[in-house]
Amino acid sequence: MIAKTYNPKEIEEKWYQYWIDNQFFKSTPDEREPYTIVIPPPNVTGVLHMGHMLNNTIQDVLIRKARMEGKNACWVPGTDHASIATEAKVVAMLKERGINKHDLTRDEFLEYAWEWTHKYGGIILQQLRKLGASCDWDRTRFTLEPALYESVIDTFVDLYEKGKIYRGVRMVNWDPQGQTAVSDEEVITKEIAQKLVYINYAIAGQPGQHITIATVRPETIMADVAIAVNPNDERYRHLHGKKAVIPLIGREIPIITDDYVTVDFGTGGLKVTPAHDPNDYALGIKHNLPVIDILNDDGTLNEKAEILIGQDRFTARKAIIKLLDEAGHLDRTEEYKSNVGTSERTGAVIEPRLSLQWFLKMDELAKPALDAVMDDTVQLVPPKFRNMYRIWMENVHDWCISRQLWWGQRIPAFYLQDGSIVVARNKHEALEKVQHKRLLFAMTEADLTQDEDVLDTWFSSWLWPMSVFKPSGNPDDPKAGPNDLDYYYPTNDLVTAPEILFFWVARMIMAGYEYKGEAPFKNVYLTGIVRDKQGRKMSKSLGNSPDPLDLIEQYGADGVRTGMLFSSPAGNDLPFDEKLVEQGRNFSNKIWNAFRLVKGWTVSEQVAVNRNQLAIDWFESKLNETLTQTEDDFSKFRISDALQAIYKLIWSDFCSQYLELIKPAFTDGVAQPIDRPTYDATINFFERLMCLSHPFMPFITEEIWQEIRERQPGDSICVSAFPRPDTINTQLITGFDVFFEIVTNIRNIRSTKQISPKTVLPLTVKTDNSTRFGPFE
RNA sequence: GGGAGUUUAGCUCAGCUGGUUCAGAGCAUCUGCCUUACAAGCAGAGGGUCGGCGGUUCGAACCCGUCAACUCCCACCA
Repeated sequence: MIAKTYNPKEIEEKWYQYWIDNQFFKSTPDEREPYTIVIPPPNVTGVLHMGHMLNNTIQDVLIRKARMEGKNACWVPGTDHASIATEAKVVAMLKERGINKHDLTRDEFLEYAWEWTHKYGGIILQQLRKLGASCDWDRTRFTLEPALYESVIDTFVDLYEKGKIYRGVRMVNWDPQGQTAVSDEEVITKEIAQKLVYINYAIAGQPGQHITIATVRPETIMADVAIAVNPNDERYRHLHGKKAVIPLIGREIPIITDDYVTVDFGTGGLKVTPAHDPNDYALGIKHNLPVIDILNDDGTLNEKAEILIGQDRFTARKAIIKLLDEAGHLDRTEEYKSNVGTSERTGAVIEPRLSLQWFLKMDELAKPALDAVMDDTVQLVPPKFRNMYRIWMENVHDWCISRQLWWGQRIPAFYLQDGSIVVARNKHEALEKVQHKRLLFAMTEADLTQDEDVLDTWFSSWLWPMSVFKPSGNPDDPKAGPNDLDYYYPTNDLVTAPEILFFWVARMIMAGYEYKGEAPFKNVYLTGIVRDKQGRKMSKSLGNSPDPLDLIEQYGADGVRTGMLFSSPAGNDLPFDEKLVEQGRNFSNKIWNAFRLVKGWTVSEQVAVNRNQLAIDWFESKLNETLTQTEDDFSKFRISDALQAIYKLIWSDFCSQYLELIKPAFTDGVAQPIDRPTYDATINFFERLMCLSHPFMPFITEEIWQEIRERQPGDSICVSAFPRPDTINTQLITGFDVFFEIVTNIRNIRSTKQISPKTVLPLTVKTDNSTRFGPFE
């Protein structure tokens, strides 16, 4: 018996448990064609936000539809260890407990990190179940679990042996807060108002003379090694070959000439500080200048600065302006807006810094990944992202893959006491290599020291579509079978945010070609960013994001899902409004009530109302029309359009028109029975409509599908057949359009309250070209 | 500074290769209804020089040029 009022909460828990119990989401290789999606793994310590909701709803729609189409649908869930983000959280947690990270050993720290991971990890996956996500949960993977850790190490060793990984001193983006290097892609440039400080440098041996230099970083003057001017700049010609004196510390530095210096910017003079600026570093190499690094890892000044030692770089900046002023070296300051790099993870201002890091050569890896997208082997949806992708891939830089953190895969490089490097899967293999290749048989494992750094998180994520199909090595928890990679790879569709197109998508394609010879997926559906009504990105710090679980509580998972999809074409931002979710809930309610109506009818075997046949034929065509439409929409990933078509079909065509036409009348307060053929046809329509809607609204459609006919235990709409389009009688459809219009006109002309289409029936139909309907026989 | 995209009803967006779905949908608004499935609803109605200007064409929301506004990406100018 169906409840009078629609209560999503009751049916959600019931059916999700039922699906799990019956293992409908489970997938193992068989004869069927696979349809595979790997989840973009959320951060293990993350909490569900609106972006996840949109993203995972789309994936669930795709996977549920494929499952109903008889494909072997496999949606692999999992989480990412997110090294810098998680480590930052653990450090903060330790701080609260009064523990300083640096007082811990690596192993002690990792113990805390794992404790944290076990406590909070997987919360987000639990939340996805509330949304109805039909993942194969037995396959849940974690980027730092042993099998995946191993893949990462193997990949590192392999790429090293291929000569694609090297170690070198480079300018890297240093995050003084996270105290690690970050890749170029993790740096976000922000426009920040700064002070452009004009400083007078005295000329050595030329009393009274000086050269004025403009800089936004006066605290780095102690690291200056030269002053550069343009060789053609007449103003400074007399200074060529002279020396300038750094204010406050009095060190003499040469004045050099280089075309790089712009004559008409600032004063035309440039302080050269190789340790703290990438351009200056290049200039320093060109002119064979020394490097003086005055900063510590945490962004404070070190003893090489000679003054202001121990002060933070920003405190020192303020202090030095005062000191310069007092010493008479300050010419003036100007307000100035400039772009400053900040860390994506910690928000700290990035310090360009010279350091020894591991790099991956990208040029050869990028080539096939670029081609794949350009020739549509991998299709980006929408295609507008292709251009962006191309430009990035053509200008790709080597990837800094080492991070000065503990939470992550530790770089499998081992150092001998003489400083030479051996790369091997573990210490044991490293020793073997040393002994056999270098004939150093006296060497023991104790003589080898492993690199302290870990690998960039993306260096594990880029293997995700392959590594999730690797057996776990644990017989009690197999997760994947030995043939799974061959069966499921390449996957079909990837659904993710455009922000990580380069971080992740491009690199997965690279890894795919490098290790499997083909791309890891065929289509990449790029979702938009969920924004609030004012167009701001939803974020925790702004506090403008509703809690998705509250929304589900209030409107039901089906309502939230449809609400999110109502207005989110691929690649377009989704301006989120709770009204959309309300509309989704109202839609569920409408379906619920329509079902109550139909279920309330009594069926008469005797009475046959022939005119209903016309309505049946009409709706059959209407249904097929929409099925054709949605099929096309799905093939183009126009998920939103498909949903809207279904919404209209159910609300307007089925409820407002069809049901009103065939609805039995009341006589003397008693409902008339409905004839058997009409009833059967209606039940059949309803069932097909539920199947069509199921990918979008899994819970309510299951509830109704179970009630609409006798079902056996273990039956479920989620494994029933997705409706296929059949022939459309366009004549009938246009005829009915005319008919409905006539009915409306009659209503308007008579301004009568109660003229329903039903009251103007029966209608006549001529099947020739002059089809006519309505009361005008 | 370089590049890409967007601009259609109050809002969010469709509108395919120029012409019989070319000016559309949903929401919102307004009017009338608590009518025996549903007020989380029903029945209607109003709303747009398709960003501006110019061009191509028999014909332009659609193609071309140009200007404007907004968004995003990339970039080392101190």
